[in-house]
Amino acid sequence: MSELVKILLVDDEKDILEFLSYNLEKEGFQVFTAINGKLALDKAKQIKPDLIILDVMMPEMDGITTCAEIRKIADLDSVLILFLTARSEEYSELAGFDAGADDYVTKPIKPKLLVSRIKALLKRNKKRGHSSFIQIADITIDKEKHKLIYKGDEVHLARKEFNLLYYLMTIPGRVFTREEIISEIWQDAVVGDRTIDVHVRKIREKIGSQHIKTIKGVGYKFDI
Amino acid sequence: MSELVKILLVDDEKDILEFLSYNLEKEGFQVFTAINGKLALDKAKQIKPDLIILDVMMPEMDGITTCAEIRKIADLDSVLILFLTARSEEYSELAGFDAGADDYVTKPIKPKLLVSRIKALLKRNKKRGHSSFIQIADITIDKEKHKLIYKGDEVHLARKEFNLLYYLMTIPGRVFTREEIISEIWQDAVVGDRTIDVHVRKIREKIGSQHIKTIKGVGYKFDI
DNA sequence: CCTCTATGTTAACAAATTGTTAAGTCTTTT
DNA sequence: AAAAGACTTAACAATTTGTTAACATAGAGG
Repeated sequence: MSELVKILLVDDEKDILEFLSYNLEKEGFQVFTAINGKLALDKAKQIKPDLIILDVMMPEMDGITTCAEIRKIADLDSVLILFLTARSEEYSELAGFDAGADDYVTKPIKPKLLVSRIKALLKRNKKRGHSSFIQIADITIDKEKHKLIYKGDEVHLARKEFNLLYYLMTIPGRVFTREEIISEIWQDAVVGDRTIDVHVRKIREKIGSQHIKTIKGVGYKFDI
Repeated sequence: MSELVKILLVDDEKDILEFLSYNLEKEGFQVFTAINGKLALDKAKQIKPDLIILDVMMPEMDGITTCAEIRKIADLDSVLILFLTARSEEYSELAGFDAGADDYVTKPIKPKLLVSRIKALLKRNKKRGHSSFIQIADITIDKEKHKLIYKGDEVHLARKEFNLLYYLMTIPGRVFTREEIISEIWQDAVVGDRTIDVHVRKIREKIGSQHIKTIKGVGYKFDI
């Protein structure tokens, strides 16, 4: 995922747009704005934001309708949507979730709270949506299918071997320490010092030793 | 980041609190405890811990609810949360992540494993925004990848050599005294007088001696 | 130009880390 | 239940890295 998170703010009150823009930009988000639902749809198609913040009460096209329209656009079906509602409009919570909202925040808006909710949303989303398919050089690895293809042929790796290779391949070039590897692969066990080495050896047996490099005293890395 | 890492332990069983406190304090963490979710919220607001360890199963307010409440507190939105779950409660992994957990460890708890997971979490968190990549003149050094490129070619440096060069390159032109270098690279080990020189020599062997300059009676510096 | 001291160099040795193998245990499949 | 496969470990080998001692050299200040 690109580091820069794009947020589209939709509200009919310019003061609020300005106030929220300021607070979100301060947090490092890239902020776009729209003054009504129709413009929001157009902008959303163009910029493909990661998150859309919608005021429920707007003239012309209200937030819930806008949200429903957004969900119809194939390109945007995974965008996160967060509603802003006045405390009194309790109904909108339900209607909003029905229309496909991911979260809502009541007015008056506390910037710190909004930011923390946004971060929680993005974080949750990242966990679900991450692709499980990596293709580097002569190796293709697919976590969902538990399938490894090396130089065009399918190669079988045992589970631990597979997870270890996959983990290293998530960030090619980056050195993972033994500690990191153990905490990732052996979530609920304490294993001896040589265990990682043995698994690495078995992986190397199957895909050659050109990719998995040992950095003595530091850890292992997957190199192209 | 402040050197002292604060951890808030939340569990309804005093034995576990004691057992974990002991093990975590031994590792140099500053440990606070709470016996239920409500007290945990209060303490968390006061001490602003770096990490909260929550038992999922607790009377009154369970771990997941507590976690969700914590995430609503703007002040605490960046706190790390780690769950303790019984092995059987598999569902809690998902529910926990949804509520905003960063990691979870299953009971029975193995202190060594817990500590390594905690360290991994803290490390991961620390990394954000901390670029480990320096590029000066004909040298590129990348700490995360443990990779040094000199005049376009990758050159291997052993760990101490690498750390030493990286340290000098963090502030090019600045002279680092032998004392500073030793306290950075050797933490609290005691090494002889010529050790630094030998490492410097080995680095110079690999990247030439134009960059690392000796300031007699003062120390070494990396110059462009 | 001499002396003194800090630094450079080398090679030997010590220590740390990783690689390899085979055997034993645990899991899953048939 | 047997067989096959997966996982871990211990023991030892191999390799790399780190440190030191001993001596060489350079350069500042007299």
